[in-house]
Amino acid sequence: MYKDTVYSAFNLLMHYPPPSGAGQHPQPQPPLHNKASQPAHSVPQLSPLYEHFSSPHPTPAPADISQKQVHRPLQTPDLSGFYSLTSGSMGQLPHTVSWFTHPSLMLGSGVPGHPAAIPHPAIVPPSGKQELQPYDRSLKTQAESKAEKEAKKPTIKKPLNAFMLYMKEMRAKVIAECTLKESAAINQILGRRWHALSREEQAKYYELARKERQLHMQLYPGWSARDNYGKKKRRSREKHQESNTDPGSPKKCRARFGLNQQTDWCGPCR
DNA sequence: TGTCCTTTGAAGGCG
DNA sequence: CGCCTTCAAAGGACA
Repeated sequence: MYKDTVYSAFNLLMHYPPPSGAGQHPQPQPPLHNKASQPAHSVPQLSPLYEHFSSPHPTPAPADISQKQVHRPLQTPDLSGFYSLTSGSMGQLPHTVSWFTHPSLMLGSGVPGHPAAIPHPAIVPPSGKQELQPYDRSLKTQAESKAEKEAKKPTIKKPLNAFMLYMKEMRAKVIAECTLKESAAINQILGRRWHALSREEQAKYYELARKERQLHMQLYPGWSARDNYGKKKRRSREKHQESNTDPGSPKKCRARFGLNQQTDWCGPCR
């Protein structure tokens, strides 16, 4: 609710123009599951880091260039160019999915030049809840909030992968169609639908996810997925492993049958 | 109140 | 290199 409002505000504030032709003419998508063949995107006026990403000559996968960067302040000086550029890819997707609909893509310190700094939704308190907003905090004393800040170190969430982006977009549709609310059941449906998508359709989400990872790396150069390990309390190892042997999961079943994890649908689990 | 379920993909660690 | 584990989202179910 609040997030949607903020994202809409961002859309209005950023009023990013699509890069020339990007919205109207989706770029040809690379063959899926082949990072090396992903197209190098021409991204002028970006930070050196992103220029490295987009260099047409070396084409490392994002993971290859995730060398630990020197920590920089969270507030990236000026990413407006980046946003206006990368948002161009959004022309390939319904605008319900945009950089601004995903928390980890929000600016850390608010819109540059905007008086009301909006916190980066990728940064959440350890509770995982993001709902406590500035006007709520104003009810507390400064000393209290200061102590709270120090006690609770914020968590930077992982960037969403392609399937997560797809889920985020399609969840509401599935809920409406199937009148389901339970996420586990919805996710099963979404998993099947994901596999039913064409390569071209999936490629849009892979490309979005790739850009999201790049932006995440630029916003949080020193961040590692490992940072969030152990922050969720999980079931005992034994039980977890037991569930991993469950042949009912398409992913696990594909692994068992030696099928391509991303392209081959596991027949027995259909 | 906190964890589990359920999905796919990314990333890190280990042998 | 391949395998395993964890975590991203989501919200109902359950302890």
